Amino acid sequence: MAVPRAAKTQRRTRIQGEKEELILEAALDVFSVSGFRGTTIDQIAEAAGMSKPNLLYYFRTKEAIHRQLIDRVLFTWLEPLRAFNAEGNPESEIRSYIRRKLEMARDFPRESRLFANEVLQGAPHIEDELKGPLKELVDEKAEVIRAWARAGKIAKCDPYHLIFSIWSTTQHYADFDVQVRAVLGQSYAGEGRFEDAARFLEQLFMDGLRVRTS
Amino acid sequence: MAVPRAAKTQRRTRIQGEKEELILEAALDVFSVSGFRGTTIDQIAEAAGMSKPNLLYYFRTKEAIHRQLIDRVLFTWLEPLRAFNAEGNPESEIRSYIRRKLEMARDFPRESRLFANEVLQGAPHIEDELKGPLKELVDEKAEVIRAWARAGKIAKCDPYHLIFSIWSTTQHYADFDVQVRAVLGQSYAGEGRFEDAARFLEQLFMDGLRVRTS
DNA sequence: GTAATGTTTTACCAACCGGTCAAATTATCG
DNA sequence: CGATAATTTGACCGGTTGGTAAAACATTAC
Repeated sequence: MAVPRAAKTQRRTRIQGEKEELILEAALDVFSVSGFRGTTIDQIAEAAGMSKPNLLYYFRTKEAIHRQLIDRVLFTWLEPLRAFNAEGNPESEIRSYIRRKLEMARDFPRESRLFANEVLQGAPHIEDELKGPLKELVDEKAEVIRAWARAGKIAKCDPYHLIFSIWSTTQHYADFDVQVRAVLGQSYAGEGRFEDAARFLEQLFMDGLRVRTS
Repeated sequence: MAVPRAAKTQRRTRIQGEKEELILEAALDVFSVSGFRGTTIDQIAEAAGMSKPNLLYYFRTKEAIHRQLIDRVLFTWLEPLRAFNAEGNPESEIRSYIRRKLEMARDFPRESRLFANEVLQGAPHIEDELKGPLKELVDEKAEVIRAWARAGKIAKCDPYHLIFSIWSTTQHYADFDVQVRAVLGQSYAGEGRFEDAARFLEQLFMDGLRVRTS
């Protein structure tokens, strides 16, 4: 007799781990393009190379898959911000934050789009996480930035909007990739656009934040 | 006998104009939140206060509604960029472009999200418009910016990434509104965040573009 | 081996979805 | 008014969707 699914967390088999990972990988592909409602279980199952009932043996509902993906993304997504170091050199901290966020947009575009889809649709599944852990982390780092400005190490500016603008400019290259490619044309079929973007953003933010002695 | 729908463009009645507008308004509400696939005709019909077959009397398919909305948005969305004037003062042209884009994010968030949803999902319905008219317009304005830089009127920078960063930072306040509100907290329940954002973005871009004489 | 447990498949269902049809109702115009 | 055209409705349809039940099959432990 099959173990009821509620007990699955007690004993994990080799196959369970493998298949669950396979499903999450496939689901990320589909969810990140089609959003939650636009994605069907069949699509995920096909992408994972298994039948729908088989998939539903590992995840009871479509929501369960989505929730697990969102939870993971939410965690890794904030990694660069967490690494933001109050003791470090302000300029290089901000510079490397921008660079790391841009690298994530390049290397994990599906994760970025999954998150964008979710927030765009009103963040129905993660409202609490946004208002809780996310807000607290941003509050903390905003205070760091504000302290740097007070100490005259960088130009005075609103730290929250600074963070928003770093998020938006970097994630743009993942979320609006189709548009970026369309506008830049075939000459940017490779990944040169990410290097150009890095140069541009670095200049933009660094010049804007440099303390003006005039 | 009812006029076949193909002939509708020939004679337009009062009711037709009113109802079509009503439907498009309702559809914008739903599409902008749920995306194309996530939206059902029933949802639009209910939001428009009519039955599904009644709605389908005015628009033959769900695609038809979506297409018309997208076409409208695409046009008005580029209005600020079109207004970009090569003969004007570089600094004030860029400054007012930023301001106008931010005003659009504030006043037409649904339109912004409709567009974002579409691009995020790979722009299946508007790929041609992106690669054609949009690219041409951006190419033209990018050349203007490049000329300004060559003439020493603004700092040298990649004009395409400059435009991308203006798009992303301004639209962020519409597309990621939930997140922005969550992070800023209740103190920003009103629209003060748009004024703060305007101040911040103006400083960021203007300082970054100002010609450095050092 | 064999029994217990874990995995996969086949068949299925009720709800929903986009869309049609024909009849009923309402507005327009002479 | 009456006729004609425009609008609205309810009943319906084939296909899809999220999810279930149960039996067949595979794996593991003894």
